[in-house]
Amino acid sequence: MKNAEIARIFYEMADILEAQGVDFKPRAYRNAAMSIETLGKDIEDVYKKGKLKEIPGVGESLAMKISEYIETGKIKAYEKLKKKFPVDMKGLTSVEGIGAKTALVLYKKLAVKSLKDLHRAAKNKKIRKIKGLGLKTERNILANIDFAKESGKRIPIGKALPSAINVLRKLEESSTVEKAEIAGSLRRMKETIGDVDILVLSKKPSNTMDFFTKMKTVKKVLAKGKEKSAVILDDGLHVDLRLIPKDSWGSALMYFTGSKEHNVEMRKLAIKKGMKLSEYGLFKKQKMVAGKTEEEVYRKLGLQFVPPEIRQNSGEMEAAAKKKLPDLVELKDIKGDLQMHTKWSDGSDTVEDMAKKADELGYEYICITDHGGNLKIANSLDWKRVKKQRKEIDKVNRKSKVKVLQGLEINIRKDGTVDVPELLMKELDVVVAGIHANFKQDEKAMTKRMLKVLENRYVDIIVHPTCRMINERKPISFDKEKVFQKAADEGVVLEIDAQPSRLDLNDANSKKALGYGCMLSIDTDAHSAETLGYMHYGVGTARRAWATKKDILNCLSLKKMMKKLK
DNA sequence: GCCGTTTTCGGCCCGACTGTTTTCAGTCG
Repeated sequence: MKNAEIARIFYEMADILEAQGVDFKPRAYRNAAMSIETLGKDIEDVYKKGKLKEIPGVGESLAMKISEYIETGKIKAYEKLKKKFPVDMKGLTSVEGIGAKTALVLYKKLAVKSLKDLHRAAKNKKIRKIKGLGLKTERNILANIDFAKESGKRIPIGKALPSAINVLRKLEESSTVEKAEIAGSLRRMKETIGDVDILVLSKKPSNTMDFFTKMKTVKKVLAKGKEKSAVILDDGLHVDLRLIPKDSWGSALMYFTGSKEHNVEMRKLAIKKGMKLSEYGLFKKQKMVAGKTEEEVYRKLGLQFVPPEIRQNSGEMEAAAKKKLPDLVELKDIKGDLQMHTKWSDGSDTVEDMAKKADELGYEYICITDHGGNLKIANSLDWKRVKKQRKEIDKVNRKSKVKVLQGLEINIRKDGTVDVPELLMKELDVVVAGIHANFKQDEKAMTKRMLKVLENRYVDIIVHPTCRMINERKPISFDKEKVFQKAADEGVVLEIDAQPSRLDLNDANSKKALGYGCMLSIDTDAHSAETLGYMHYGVGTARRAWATKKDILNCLSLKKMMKKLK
């Protein structure tokens, strides 16, 4: 797919145009780049159908440029810009404090083209001599260049959320705090987080700031002010605390929750309706008309309340205006968990432990899916041990309120066959299959492999379908269209693995799968009773994908769920 | 360069902060 390449070129053209002081075009290029990035369709197909101009933000001129790229592999206007300013814009502007304009000044005056050049220029004390820049800028550059290399690493939500909640609880216990809430991408349940934003309403601002910066878990105080403080915790998490005036609580929460793109659309809508929206409130001719709560702001703009998870400017504004937002799945809708491991294979607790915890969570059923087959993963069960385990499960079922089902997590071989005989699969309540080796097959082979396993009449659920590990392993590549369509046709359920290191399918792929009519299940893949509690991460991902409870297999009662399975 | 419940022209999100100025441009979120 050429989507990413074309988007990158447009982003870069935007930077160069902006550096030259061109008005408005940069925004147009960026808008188009973002649409293309998140298109969900192969841009070459769109081109072939002659529908480039239907992409939001793409008009006459950009459609020509896209066509040119697809036909010839390059864009003349881009080559021309690049020749004039052969600068690594993306690299240079990744340094905090350097934008397109500064990058261009540095190129013109000091021939800085790359981060390396920039580092050298700063070390040689050249920056301070440039008009418009100065000593502080030079020092900033030196300080931020190293930081730029180290940062950019976003923290997985599984680490950020518990830590942030811990801070939130402490704040709530403090006598000076009336209200505290997590905002930012964490509230939107994004899979990785840059830093955490916490908003507070305080009776005694200076005491609250003292309390915050002196918490035991604070490693370093980055800034301490009247309205905003920033710290780094022992675990490396960067947390910002902001004091919010009572009357602006809702508009501030909305502003700091983002996403940025959602906020921009909200402000545009406000203007269209003769108002103005900022973090301080919604105003009509200087007069505040809303701001205390988010609900109020959305209502005054004629919108349904938009849940944080889908504030991504990917259709939620239009749906909210038509009052047609989906009723997103909630944690309380979950009636069971269909993937987990016990001591029988590589888990750390017993069947009974899992059932007990599931009862605490209010579930109706769980399915034990220890590893099966002959692959050498983690103490896989053979037929004999499956039968022994069944006896133990029966025993637990005699006294457990939660119905315990027996399944196996089996392996999808290189050719799409599975490594467990049909007669054994037939005896199980649920069969879940996943890829555990040969991740690097090319797209064609991998697609074939997936299509083949989807035809297997005993396979109910494909677990962690893309096998990605956040920040660690890239997803396997297969043709999403073909595979999702096939899964829908065959009635095979695709999983959102709720392990915060996986979240697989991710939000975008889940949304795509739903578009093809697939059913999803949200399972924890727990290897201990405790981690059955990871369900909310999966639910967050499903919500980001606009999933309702009708889309989720394990929101069904036991009876209906079993009927849905192959 | 795009776009339209301000529709083929004239707009295009908002406010804070920083470092450089001497009233503001650039950058960021």
